[in-house]
Amino acid sequence: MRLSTRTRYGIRAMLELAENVGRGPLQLRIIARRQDISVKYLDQLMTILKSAGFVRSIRGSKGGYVLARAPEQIKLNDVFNCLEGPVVTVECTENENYCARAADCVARQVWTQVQEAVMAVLQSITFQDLVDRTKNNKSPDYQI
Amino acid sequence: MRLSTRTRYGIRAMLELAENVGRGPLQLRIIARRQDISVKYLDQLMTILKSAGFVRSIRGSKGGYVLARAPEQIKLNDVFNCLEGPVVTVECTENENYCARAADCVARQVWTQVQEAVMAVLQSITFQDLVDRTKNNKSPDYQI
DNA sequence: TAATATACTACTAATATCGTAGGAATTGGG
DNA sequence: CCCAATTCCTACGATATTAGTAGTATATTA
Ligand code: FES
Ligand code: FES
Repeated sequence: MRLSTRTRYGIRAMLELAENVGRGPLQLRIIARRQDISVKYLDQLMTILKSAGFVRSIRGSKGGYVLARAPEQIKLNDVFNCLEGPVVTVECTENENYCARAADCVARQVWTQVQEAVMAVLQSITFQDLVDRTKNNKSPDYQI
Repeated sequence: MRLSTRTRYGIRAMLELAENVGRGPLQLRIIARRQDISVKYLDQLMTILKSAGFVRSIRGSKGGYVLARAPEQIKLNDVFNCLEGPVVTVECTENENYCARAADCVARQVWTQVQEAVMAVLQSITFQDLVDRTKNNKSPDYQI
């Protein structure tokens, strides 16, 4: 149950874009440098995020990436699902027919519980929330 | 974030032992047949569970495995940890020094939240709970 | 001693992860 | 028009992990 770098990098890249909203396109090169990720690898991740409709790209000079939707409309769960795949994949939670006695199986119930707990957290957080959290972290003056 | 068969099989094997408490040792062969797992593979899993102190083994004829502790004293979280490794491993949640700006990083905060959610579920369930659930599933007469 | 179990070690096929590499296509600016 | 910057696309490879298989040694009971 370890997260892939794909997911971790992808979400951090999305966060960079969320923080850059309103300032035009952000280049791979910049994101990669700020987040310490290989440009070429990030390149591939952005392709995934693009085809999933989370980001838009502007080609050519002065191009880059922007979020396709407002940061408050993108839940972490969506992006997670896109990069990491369905949360906690145990075949039988998705497909009743996978195991013979799925209806009674308590193990399956447990994995469903875990799955729902993870999804609840990720669904409750948007990228705007993360941007706000970052601001709070960076300006402790505003805290009591 | 997909569970390994190691974890899934291991927990199901532990559940078999929990259901067998008080009836002497249970053989690999039996567990493997009931849970549809390769005997030899299960063999290795039991070695892990044994060295972690969750089960005891009785060698030789009429031997087998028993739980090392009472089912109500073994939390799912313990066994999970032993088989799957630390819940949601993102290095920086464990090791502050892994990422440079770990203190401020909101991504890290998210993974910590997810981690805690999973652990909360797994820590709230013991093998005795699972045994009870199984009974309820198998005798719906007792339900209102 | 024979049958039944666990214990231990080694090997393997398949798959996924985490990149690296190179070049094609597109765009903006001089 | 040309150049630099940038995304787009495809292929490759090294490494690690997973999910077993296989064979043999050791212990126990009857
Ligand atoms: S239903 Fe799939 S493990 Fe029980
Ligand atoms: S601290 Fe590790 S990803 Fe931010």
